[in-house]
Amino acid sequence: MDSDETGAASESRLLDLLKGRRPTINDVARFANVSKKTVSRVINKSPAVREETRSEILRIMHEIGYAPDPQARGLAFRRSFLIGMIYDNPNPQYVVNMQQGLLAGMRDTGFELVVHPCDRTSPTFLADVRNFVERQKLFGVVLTPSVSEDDRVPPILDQSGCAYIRIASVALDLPERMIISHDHLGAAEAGRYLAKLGHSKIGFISGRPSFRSSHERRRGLEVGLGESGLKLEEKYVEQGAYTFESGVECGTRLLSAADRPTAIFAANDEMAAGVLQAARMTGLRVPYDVSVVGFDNFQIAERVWPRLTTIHTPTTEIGRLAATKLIQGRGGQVTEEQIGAKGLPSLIVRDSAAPPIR
Amino acid sequence: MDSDETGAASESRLLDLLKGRRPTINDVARFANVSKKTVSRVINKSPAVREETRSEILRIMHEIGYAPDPQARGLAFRRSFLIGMIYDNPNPQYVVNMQQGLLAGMRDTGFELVVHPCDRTSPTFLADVRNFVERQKLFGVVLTPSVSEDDRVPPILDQSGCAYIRIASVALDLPERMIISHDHLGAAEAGRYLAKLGHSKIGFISGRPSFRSSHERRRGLEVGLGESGLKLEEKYVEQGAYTFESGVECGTRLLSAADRPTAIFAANDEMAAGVLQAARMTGLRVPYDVSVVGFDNFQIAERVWPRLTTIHTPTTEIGRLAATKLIQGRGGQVTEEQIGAKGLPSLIVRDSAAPPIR
DNA sequence: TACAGCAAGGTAACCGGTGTCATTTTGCCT
DNA sequence: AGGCAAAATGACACCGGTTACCTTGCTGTA
Repeated sequence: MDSDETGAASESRLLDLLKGRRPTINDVARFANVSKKTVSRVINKSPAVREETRSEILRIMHEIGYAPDPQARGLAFRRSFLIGMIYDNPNPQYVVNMQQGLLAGMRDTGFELVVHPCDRTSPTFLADVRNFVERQKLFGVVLTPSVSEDDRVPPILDQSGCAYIRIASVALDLPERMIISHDHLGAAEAGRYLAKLGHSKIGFISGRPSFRSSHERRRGLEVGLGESGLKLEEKYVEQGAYTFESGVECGTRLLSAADRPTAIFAANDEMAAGVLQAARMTGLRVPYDVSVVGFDNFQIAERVWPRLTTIHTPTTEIGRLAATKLIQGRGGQVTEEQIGAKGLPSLIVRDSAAPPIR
Repeated sequence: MDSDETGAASESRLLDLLKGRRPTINDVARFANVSKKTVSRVINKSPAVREETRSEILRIMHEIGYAPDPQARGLAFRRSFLIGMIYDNPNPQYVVNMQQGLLAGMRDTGFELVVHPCDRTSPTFLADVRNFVERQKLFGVVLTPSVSEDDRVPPILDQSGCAYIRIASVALDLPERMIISHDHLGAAEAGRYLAKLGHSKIGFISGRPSFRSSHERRRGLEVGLGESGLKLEEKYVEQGAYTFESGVECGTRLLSAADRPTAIFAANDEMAAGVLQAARMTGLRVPYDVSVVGFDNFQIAERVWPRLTTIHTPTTEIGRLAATKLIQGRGGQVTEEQIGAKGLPSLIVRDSAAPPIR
């Protein structure tokens, strides 16, 4: 923001008085001939400051390149200006996309992002989370699946006075504390698309059951197929784990069965890539012998062969919204309407799905 | 560490006195009948405390679940307990692996990781970095390629009293401020391997020239080939950009030339995956018609077909070392010897390279 | 004219630690 | 027992902000 001190010599008399020290609120107060409290009022945008005084103080702040110290401020506020991202999703692409979104939403707000991966199955999980938020007096945290789906976490955060946003595929909490990714809508699109292509024997590989999205994506598929009078048959359903390896295994089972499906919807791209692998090992050509559709539209979808037809999930956009919502608090304006279509999953057609061979 | 307050009722009389407040150094001092300064000495492991006093204070700290407030401590220290990761590497896998390594090295040290992606080509880049480290009074930062290779950054950090570790493929700074990934050694392995397989017409796709590793990986390849009396011919060299797309383009050019190479070494896995794509489009089978070797051994290497033979880079391990080194400061013991083989690149043989057809 | 009421700003204590330097204890020697 | 240096501890100011509460000066009103 204010980084004009890049100029060669200090052209400011005030700046000289500092003798190289970083300016504090006291310096500003001294130069402006007001008390530090008044400067504090300006920093905190209190209306109880005359416009004239305010602008003079702002001018001085700018001239000497003052910025309040978040530590001191936090100490007095009993709250830091840090936002934590707590996650247990092992997918690097998800993590990075989400971080990127959060950072975008935090830009120029003075907040910083502290990352905190964790293991939800660890016996110390809850204590870990508590320690993290309490010790750092975090302003807020963003919870992503599957941590976000753990109902033991919010009470701990409330107790610590730490705000939070849960990102999940369905509503699990008050609207102001949720960002919903509506995964089932995306999965329904996939089902609709496969039905439209003419498939009726459709396989499904689910994700880890501990992730709510696993069930949502299945439910969505069923809805999409249902619209064409199709049903998801249990014999075509395999339990995966959102990993490439599980995709290979489940794909192999589905494709080597006597009555194999003509299309497979995998609950994420990783597993869809695994199905591609399985098809190759089974001697089946995608999409001629079998169609494959993934979910997420992560980079891998474009890097495999054939390129995956998949459902795009706006992870980064969701992250941006989460950060905004968290920082604005309940005074904030982020509504479902504002999110709009940008926050919804959508079908991306590439090369891995085609009509079935008759 | 100390999270025994999970017990139902507070079994501690001291704890009751707190009435639910988080304990401060004053509480500890009061309960222990010492001054807060003595408690502070215990926190900071000062030797000037009688063993008896120390253990009594520690006991009380433990009983009431005391942990010093990093903000207050930081304010007094004029330094936060935050470590920044400054990076401009667009590869999610690299970012996540590095973060994971850094976090592993920071576990139980009381430090937290603040992530800070940036754009080195932005005109505000240096000001951004300065603001970040000064405002947060960062304890230290870890610089990864290619930010780590920018010599304008360290002076800014020094000026701000911020420690740093540069992670790069070659030495660019004092040993205590560097972790070297020795990329050329990995590339040499690749060259050696291809030579051993019998290839002599070897193509190379380089990375972004702004990344030092691009040149190191080329140099290494030349060394590896040189050991068998082979030379890297200029007509087989293509300038890539470390992206999948550039891999496709460069791969296509190399493979559609009249006198095409029988093997291609791409400077990272992304580009190698692109070459696989290019081979398919050119009608060439890998590894029968052309061998491909990548670099990094990121997840994608196992997800493409055929699975990539590549050079493993110990990104996470390097991150762990960087964090350790940063926190221990010059008093630390992290030496080249300790890093040992774990910190060195190594060849991973999979399915994308084979002897050339005669 | 007196005074309530409000706007604008100031004072002092405090947030939870650490630095500096003085003071008390301790152990040891004579 | 007395003396003394070294070890252990404490008092107090300070880090850079904020909160709670008070003062000042002005306006409007009875």
